[in-house]
Amino acid sequence: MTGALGEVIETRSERKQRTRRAILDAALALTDDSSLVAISLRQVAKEVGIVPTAFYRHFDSVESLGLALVDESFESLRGLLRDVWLRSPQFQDYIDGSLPVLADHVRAHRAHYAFIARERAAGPPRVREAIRHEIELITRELATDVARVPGGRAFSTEHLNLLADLIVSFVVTTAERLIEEPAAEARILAETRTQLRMLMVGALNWRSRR
Amino acid sequence: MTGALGEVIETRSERKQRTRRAILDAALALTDDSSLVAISLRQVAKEVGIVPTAFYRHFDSVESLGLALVDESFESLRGLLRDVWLRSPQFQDYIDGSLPVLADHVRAHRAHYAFIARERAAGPPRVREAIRHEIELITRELATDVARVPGGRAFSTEHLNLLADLIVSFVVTTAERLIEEPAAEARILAETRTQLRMLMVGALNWRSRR
DNA sequence: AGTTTGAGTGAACGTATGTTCACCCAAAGT
DNA sequence: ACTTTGGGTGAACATACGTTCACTCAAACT
Repeated sequence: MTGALGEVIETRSERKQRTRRAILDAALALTDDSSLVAISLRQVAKEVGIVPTAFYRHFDSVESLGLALVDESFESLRGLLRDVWLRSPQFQDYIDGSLPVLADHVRAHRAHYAFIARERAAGPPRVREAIRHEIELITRELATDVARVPGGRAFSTEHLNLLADLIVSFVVTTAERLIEEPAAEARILAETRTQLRMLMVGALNWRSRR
Repeated sequence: MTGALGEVIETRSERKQRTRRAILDAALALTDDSSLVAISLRQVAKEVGIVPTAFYRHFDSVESLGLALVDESFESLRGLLRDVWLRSPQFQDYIDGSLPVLADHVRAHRAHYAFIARERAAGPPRVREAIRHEIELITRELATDVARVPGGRAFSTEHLNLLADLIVSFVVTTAERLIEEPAAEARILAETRTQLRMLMVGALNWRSRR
């Protein structure tokens, strides 16, 4: 909508939403080569172009800003899971189909993945815990997905969870690598594909061992 | 050595060494629930009990302090590798023998492992790079170790490196978990043992697939 | 005995931090 | 038309920051 002189008219909540978005983006930009625990409220405010006090209208601390970023980052990540599962009807193609999807997601949501990688290990305690919890949920989702796959029923529930955890933690590692060395994407993907196959060969031969 | 009144006599370099040690320990203590990028030179100095300026007699920045901590942390880690290999003459027992050794090391050098886990993801850029490099070296060592194991020759050099990388990154993940949840050590070790076996079953069945 | 060296001191600097408060003023509600 | 609401302002605070500089004084060297 525009006013009589052509200027953009915003409702109150639209403007608030826009500033909030700007704060989140500024925080993502500032943590890109640092960490939440190392940036200041004032840096964020300066980056956004607001006065420090205005920050409090949106978040009551840098930590709660961090929790909001965890939320939206894992929204991205759930999108990844959805896309992966959608593209891999066959277990055989699961790996080959999934890795490019992972790479696309990491490229498209670079800031979010980098944020999670950093804060997972070094963020404020409550942020770390939130991330740990979200990853746990995703691992559970993956376990039920794998159970539906042909041959997946050979696993006990316990072992299903362990397999899912193995995959998730390795994928987390891969995402971290893609972020650290974006230029080496092709090599990283090729190596990871081989490694996941090693892992899968283990999984598929698991039943005979029990 | 003691003086006439019983007080401890220290040479100049002994005293310097002691203060340096105190600085390193103070930094480890302060980063335990934070990160190098979030602590200040003054905090470290206060923790040690020296005036901020005295810090510069030992390190010229918090970053170079970090590099020194990377060095001594990986000295601990190499000790782990040595102990693991020493205790596992049989490939079969490799996992069962190694995990308790890992747990012992993580417990004994908790601060070092926690430091690496944090700074690997969120430390100052040069510290991150130093850690990445050290992990790469250790992966190479592991690859040559695995090659000497019966059956290890079935792998191409390339695949050996990938397998070693797979193991190392998973062990890094495990160490991080042991640090985050020391109370759950028994459970974590049991789960990891099963997971490493899954991984190993894959590795041992790998040749037949090529 | 006399001199040099070097870890630790203490004051001072300009700057940045989180948080408080009273204030402004346009959109939203009446 | 008038009042309320609420995002954003700007000054002020006490505290913390990295770094400088001239200094002390005991160990080490000559």
